[in-house]
Amino acid sequence: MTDLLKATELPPAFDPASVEAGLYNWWDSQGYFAPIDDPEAEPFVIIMPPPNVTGELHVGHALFVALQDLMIRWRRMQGYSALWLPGADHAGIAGQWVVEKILATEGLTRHDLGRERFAQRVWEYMDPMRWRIREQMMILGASCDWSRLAFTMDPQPSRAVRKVFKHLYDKGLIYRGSRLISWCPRCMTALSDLEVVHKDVPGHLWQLAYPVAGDPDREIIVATTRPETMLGDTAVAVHPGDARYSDLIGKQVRLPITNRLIPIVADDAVDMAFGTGAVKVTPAHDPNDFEIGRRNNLPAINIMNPNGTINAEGGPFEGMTVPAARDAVVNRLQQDGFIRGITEHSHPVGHCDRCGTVVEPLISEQWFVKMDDLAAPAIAAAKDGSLTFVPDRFKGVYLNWMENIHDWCISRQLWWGHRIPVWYCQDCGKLTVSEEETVDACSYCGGPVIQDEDVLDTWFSSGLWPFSTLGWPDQTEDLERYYPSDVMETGYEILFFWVARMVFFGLEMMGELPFHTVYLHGTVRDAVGAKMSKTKGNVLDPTELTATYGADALRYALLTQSGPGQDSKLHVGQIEAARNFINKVWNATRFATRIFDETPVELDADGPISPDSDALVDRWIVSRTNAVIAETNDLLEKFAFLEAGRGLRDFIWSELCDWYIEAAKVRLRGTEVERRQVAQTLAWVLERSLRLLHPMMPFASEAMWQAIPHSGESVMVARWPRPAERDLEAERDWDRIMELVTRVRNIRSESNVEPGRWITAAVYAPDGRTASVEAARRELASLARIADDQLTISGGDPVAEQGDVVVAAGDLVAVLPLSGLVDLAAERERLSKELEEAVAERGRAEAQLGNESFIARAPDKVVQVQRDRLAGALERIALLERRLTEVGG
RNA sequence: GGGCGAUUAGCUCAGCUGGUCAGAGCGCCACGUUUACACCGUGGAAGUCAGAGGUUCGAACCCUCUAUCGCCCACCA
Repeated sequence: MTDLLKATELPPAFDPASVEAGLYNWWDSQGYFAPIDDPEAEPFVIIMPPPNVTGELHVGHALFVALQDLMIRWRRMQGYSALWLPGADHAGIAGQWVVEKILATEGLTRHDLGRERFAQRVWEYMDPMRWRIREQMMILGASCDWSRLAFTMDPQPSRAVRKVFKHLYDKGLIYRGSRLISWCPRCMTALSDLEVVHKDVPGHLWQLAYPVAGDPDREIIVATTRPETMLGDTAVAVHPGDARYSDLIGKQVRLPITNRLIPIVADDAVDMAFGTGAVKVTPAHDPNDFEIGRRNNLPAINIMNPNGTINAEGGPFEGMTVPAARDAVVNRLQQDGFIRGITEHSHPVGHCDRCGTVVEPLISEQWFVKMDDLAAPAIAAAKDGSLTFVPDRFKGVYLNWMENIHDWCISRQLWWGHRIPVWYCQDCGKLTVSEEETVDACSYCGGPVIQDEDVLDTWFSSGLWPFSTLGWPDQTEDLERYYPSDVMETGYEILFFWVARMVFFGLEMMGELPFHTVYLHGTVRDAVGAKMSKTKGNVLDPTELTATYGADALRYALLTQSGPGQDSKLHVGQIEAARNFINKVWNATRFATRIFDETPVELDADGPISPDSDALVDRWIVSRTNAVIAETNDLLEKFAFLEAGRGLRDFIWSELCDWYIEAAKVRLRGTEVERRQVAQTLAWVLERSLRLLHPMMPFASEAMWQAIPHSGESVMVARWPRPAERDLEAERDWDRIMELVTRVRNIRSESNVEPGRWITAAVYAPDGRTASVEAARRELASLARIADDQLTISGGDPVAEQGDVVVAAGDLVAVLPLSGLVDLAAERERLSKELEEAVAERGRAEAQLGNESFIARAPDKVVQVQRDRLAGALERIALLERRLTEVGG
């Protein structure tokens, strides 16, 4: 490893391919990814949201890797026993769907293969995908513990599924029953509410006339968006208080086409104001109607086959698809004269989340989880603050869902997933529920049994993930040590699907929240803000991006792109900018290595020892480094990763590179002692900076860290920096120098002084402060391109000739004899402009200070700021006015 | 029908509990090769903080309303 990156061997430009190659495997081989095996160390645990084993990773995955790996690496460096537990999900419907599509290309359906062989095919497809996912995560630098890689279909998590099922069944929280559920005719399975997405689609509202039985003069008009369901109508409902229909309640109507007699019932759910105030009731195919039917003891007639076509109950329409049946029914009603009106009407229609097919509500025998008892503690946890959300607003979203939760339909008519652990006795008919994988005999009578055909919703097993991955139901050491986890980091789009379910399962099964913090990231969109999708072809492939720019650049770009819960638009330009930043640090490191090659750096067990240089610029950068260490840590504690990343870039680029290194070049030309001071300071600052950077850009930071003086084997396991006291005096003094340099450069540029020309300057500081300027004399001269022997520093009032340019920076004034270089008229203009600004400034400060309420109510600190402003403005005005007269303005 | 988010420089976004003249990156303009870096340096231009009211000594930030875009939830047939 260390041979790979000798100090002098850093290539001139950061090349991700050569930097990242091998590094990951080296880390892995050193055992760094496993949590440290020290019972004294506090654990820090993140359970990785298991990617579906159905496809390649996309940038969304890269985002979660960046976020979770950042937290893990940071905590690991802090000395926590950091466990990041990776996994993969079998993806239920989605998984089955993918394989069915492949079969279709061979002209086969799963039925051609039969259940066993089909499941085998899915396994064959899924198994290699797990390793592909792992490989892609490795490319991204994910420092998770691969020895604990879990898969939802593995034996242990599968046993956990059965155990939980049995527990809930025994407790009466899982039940089987005929309920109105959402059915996907394409997938031919029941769905949970969450798997149904509602979209507004344009349609019609038909008004149908149902003749009142025994009264040829009367008919009742009902409104419907789904006329074909009239084949299954078993009543007409009106509001009990609706005077228009009160005399008809209890009578019957003759249903057109089928000629069945159905009752007119009264029900509060009917809205008198909508349509005609009378509603047809189809309990088997509408959630509302199902409830009305239940309240009024109405029969339910199922008119649909599992594939969505009309069944024998539909008489002449049998075998038609829903749209076809709708047209046919409307035609027939039209012919028979039962249509009383058609209006345009757009309404929400449920679609299968997975395949997009229109979902049919129908009555079916399914397994459900009773939610009320499970939701209550999950609600309490969020309310009492033991469960927190980042960003906080998702707490409300979570609570709103939990508080309005419906029972969860968990059975799926699929062949891929966890079989429902229920066996039906052929003899006594009783159910055996077991956590064993196979059951041979009825637990009541010993008779032969048949297992339930259905499988569980994939989210059922996902919901157990925080403990099923740790060995539960066995009381393993892992479970003891690492449950509960700390942070659940995932996308907000699966807050209900997954996060909410982990919460109530964790509370129910473990008696403890599975995590204390939920961090939700947003969706990574394309450059114009569209959601990435394969069909749109706007998907950015992380492997391609990492090949070009490196994993570090991709990660840094994603981290600094947007905050929690906020969607982001990813441009290649952002990744380029991140790469450029890495390149900048890279080159600063290269520069530094040259110095370290010549000048030794003192090390102790914690790397370069803290420099004790008395040079102003050294004191300044050390103080700034301490400030950044403190800030970065605070921001990470607050999950403000974006701000932390930007803060580090600003510090390294603007302060370390642009100022410190440039200033340090002066003293590198100086004495041996000075060179040592610079080397020690630079080594310390850079080494600490790379540690801070490491959680965000693991590969490049490691490569650079290896190339500079350090202690220990890897930056990955170096101690997270702790801030020391700041040197505010040095910070203030050097700030003034920087400002003066900038002002002089500005004059030079505006006056078209050749960039290479060394000029003369007299710098005036307030009496008593000349020493602090003197302390940075050579840096000041060099950075502002003032000839060292032509620079005078003194106290007292500035003295200037007519052709001189005078610039002020805070309480420092520089007089630059640029006669011949500066056009007097231009100089007058510049001075007038500055004077104007200074006068405006004075005006603002005076206005503030003249306001009695401000003086009375604003904090002293704020008032003092205004006083200082005013004083500064007055000084500048005096100086500028004097200069203006001197230059004849 | 409820709820949430966004609206700040040409573009992408910061701006923590209200307190100097609003910040960064990219882009733009001018100049530039000096012990690392042109994936760079130096200097610069660029914003009615969506709009309208209000609270306050003071508002990009707090309150009310409005507009545009987006998302989530919802059984009005």
